[in-house]
Amino acid sequence: MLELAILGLLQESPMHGYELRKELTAKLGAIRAAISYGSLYPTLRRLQAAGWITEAAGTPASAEEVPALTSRRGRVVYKITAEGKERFGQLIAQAGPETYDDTGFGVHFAFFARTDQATRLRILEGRRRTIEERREGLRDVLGRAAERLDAYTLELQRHGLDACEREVRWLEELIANERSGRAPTVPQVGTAGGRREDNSPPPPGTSRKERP
Amino acid sequence: MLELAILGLLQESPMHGYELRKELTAKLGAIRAAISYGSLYPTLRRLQAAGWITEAAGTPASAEEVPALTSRRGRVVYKITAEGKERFGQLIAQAGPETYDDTGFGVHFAFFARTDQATRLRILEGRRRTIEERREGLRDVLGRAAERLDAYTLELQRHGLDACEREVRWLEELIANERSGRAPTVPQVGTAGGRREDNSPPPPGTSRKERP
DNA sequence: CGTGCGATGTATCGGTCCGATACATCGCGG
DNA sequence: CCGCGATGTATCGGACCGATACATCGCACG
Repeated sequence: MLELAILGLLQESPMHGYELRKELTAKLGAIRAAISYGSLYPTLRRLQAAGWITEAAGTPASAEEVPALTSRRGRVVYKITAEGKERFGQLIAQAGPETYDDTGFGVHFAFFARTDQATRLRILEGRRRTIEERREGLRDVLGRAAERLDAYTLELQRHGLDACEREVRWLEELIANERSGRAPTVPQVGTAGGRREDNSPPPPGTSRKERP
Repeated sequence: MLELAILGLLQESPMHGYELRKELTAKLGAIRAAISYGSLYPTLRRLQAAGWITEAAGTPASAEEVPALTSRRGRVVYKITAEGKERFGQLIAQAGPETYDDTGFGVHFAFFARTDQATRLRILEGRRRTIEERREGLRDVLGRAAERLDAYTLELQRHGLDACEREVRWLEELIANERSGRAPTVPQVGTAGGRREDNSPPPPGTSRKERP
């Protein structure tokens, strides 16, 4: 999951670890608290070893005006490679069971702007299925095993059930929107560098006309 | 977290692994999908090594009428020890940061019937604090960094924000209830075996009169 | 009558991710 | 001038998961 997220973010612009973590937190804040460095750095190493990313010599954004203050060590900037982009394309296109759990779904959804519509639909429907099953499980417990459980546990289940129902409704809306060929509200890609080369079709609706 | 959950469940009645997993799933279904055996069995081993639980020779519930069908191997039944109960008491009473994240809070909440009121209050307020911070983070992103993000990511944040607001309201209610000295609705412990010996005070409200 | 299949049941292995910790630099205010 | 908070990289042990393997039991279907 982290792999996918990193590849996705580096596709927008090269970054170093710290920056990456902040962007990750901003993008996935609704899903998970904050990515730990204990997973981030090893993953970066792994991705580099696999050849999906490389160290970029230059500073991350535009900072050539601060060339060499003392020694310039530390601050390892990573950029995605062509193989990395291909890898991202594979990961983002596949929809398995791990795509439907809370974290997996969240990460995939966060990169829906880079996912083609058919896959988006498959993922949304798979997620809905998953949540519906969870919902049924909770209803079962609340119905059949209610007297075995104390009031607090029951309250927890009720709250969970409520969240499930709400999410199913949310997904229904998204699916309907998706089928009608529109992104949720006002879509925009906003890929920083420009440079759109291989996969990842632009999102539907008002897509390619940035600043009309 | 698993440790706490296992100790809590075994306090109600002795069980073997498979059973434990089912009960765990029923009790924590609103929180996490299903506990993996890959964590359950090693944890059981760890708890046994620590002396918190022991293997019980007898069959789990009431099954003496099926004494020896062939050889009777497999089916390791665990029961909690006195030290285990003490350990559970410690774990359930402490409220740290890990008590406020999604999983930690869920597990603690599921055993609120065995938690004293002061601790319940502390945990609920800590959780509220945590969710409020997450909410503020999401609001920040939706306010300040909105134009940097695509419509899908934004939609994800909105949904997350909504969930936060809803949970804060839920917590407010629970806290108010708690302060007024009542359990959520109709409390009951329902400890199977009876046998209430050391810690874990009975829940407030209609507590000790089971079946009036 | 047997046989195969789904539920019950125990167990391990590799891998992902987290939390704590350590350490070094930079800019700023006191 | 010194400390402190932000920036920044990195490792280690541990918790938990997913896949996998394997063995038994009861029963439904041929």
